[in-house]
Amino acid sequence: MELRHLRYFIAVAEEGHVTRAAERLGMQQPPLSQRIKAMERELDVQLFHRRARGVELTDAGRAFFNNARAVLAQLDHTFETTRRTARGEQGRISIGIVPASPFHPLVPQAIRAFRESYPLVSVRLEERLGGETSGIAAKRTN
Amino acid sequence: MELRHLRYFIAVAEEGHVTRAAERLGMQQPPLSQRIKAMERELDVQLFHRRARGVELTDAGRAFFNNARAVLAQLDHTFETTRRTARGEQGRISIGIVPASPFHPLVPQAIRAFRESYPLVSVRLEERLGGETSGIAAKRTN
DNA sequence: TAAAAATACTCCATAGGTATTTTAT
DNA sequence: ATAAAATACCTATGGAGTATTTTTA
Repeated sequence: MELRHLRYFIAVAEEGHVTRAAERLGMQQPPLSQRIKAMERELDVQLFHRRARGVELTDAGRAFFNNARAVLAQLDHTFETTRRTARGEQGRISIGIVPASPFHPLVPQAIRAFRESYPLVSVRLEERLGGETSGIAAKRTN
Repeated sequence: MELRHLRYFIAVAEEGHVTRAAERLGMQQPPLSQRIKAMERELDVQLFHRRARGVELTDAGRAFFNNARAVLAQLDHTFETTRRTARGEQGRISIGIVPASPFHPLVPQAIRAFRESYPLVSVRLEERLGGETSGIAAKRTN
C-alpha cells in the first residue's frame, strides 16, 4: 500500500462515489475502482458496501478512514518540521560560555532577541568555569 | 513521495550506508541512491552528508527520520485497528432494551460475558419505556 | 431499468537492474 | 588508493486510459 492509495481511498470515502472521486482526483473511474479493490484485497477487509447509487463505508472502512487521515496529517507535519529544521527555524542549540568572559552580560539579551526571530528553536545555555577560550561556543544538538 | 520511499530512507539512515541498506531491502545500490536523491529534490532539503565511508544524517534528516518512523508506526496501527474492526473485535455497540421485558434481568450478565470475549468493543446500554418490540435490539454505532 | 461499479484490454511512466564513473578521505 | 556513492542507460512492472459488461436497488 502506498500513500497515493490512502488519498484515493479518502477521496472515495468523502465523495461516496467512485466516479466523483475520480473526477476530483483527475483520473478515470475504472483504475480507481481497481485500486480500491486492490486495497481491500491487501487488507483482506471490505472497506465499502456497493450500492446502486454509489458506495458506503463499512464499519471497518470508517475505522480505516479516520486513521488514514491522521497518517496523512502526520506526514504533512513531518514535511514541515523537516523543512523548518533545514532552514534553521526549528531545533535545539546549546550555548557554552565562560562566566568571566566580557560577553557574559550581553548573552541573556542576545538570547531573547534570537528567540524572537526563531521561536521554534530551543536554546540551552551552559556556564562552564574552565575552558580554553574566553568566548562563546554554540553547537546544534538536534 | 510514497511509503516505499520512507522505508528506503529509514533503512539508509539506520545502516549509515546506501550499499548496506540496499542489501537489507533486497535491491541494488544505484536505484536506492537515485530514490534518496529524488526525495531530497522533492523536499528541497539535504537529508544526508556524503562521507567517504557511507552517509550521515543532517539535522533536517534526523528530524525527518524521527517523524517518518512515527508515520509508519501509525500506519501499522491503522491496519490493525481496521482488521480488528472488520472481525468485530473492536468498535462500539448500542443495545436498546425495554425494562419490562423478560430478558431484562439477564442483560447485565450477558454484557459482562461479552466484554470478556471482546474487550476492545465498547457496549452502551439504553433502556427505553415505549417501543414496538418487547425484546432486545442491538446496533453497531462505529 | 438506470446509474454506477466492475472487468478486460492496451499503453506508458516510474522505478529497478547492470555497467561504469566520480568523489571523498 | 580504495571504498562507496553517483551517473548513464536499458528494462520491466504497476498503474492509468478506453471500451464494455455487470450489478444493485
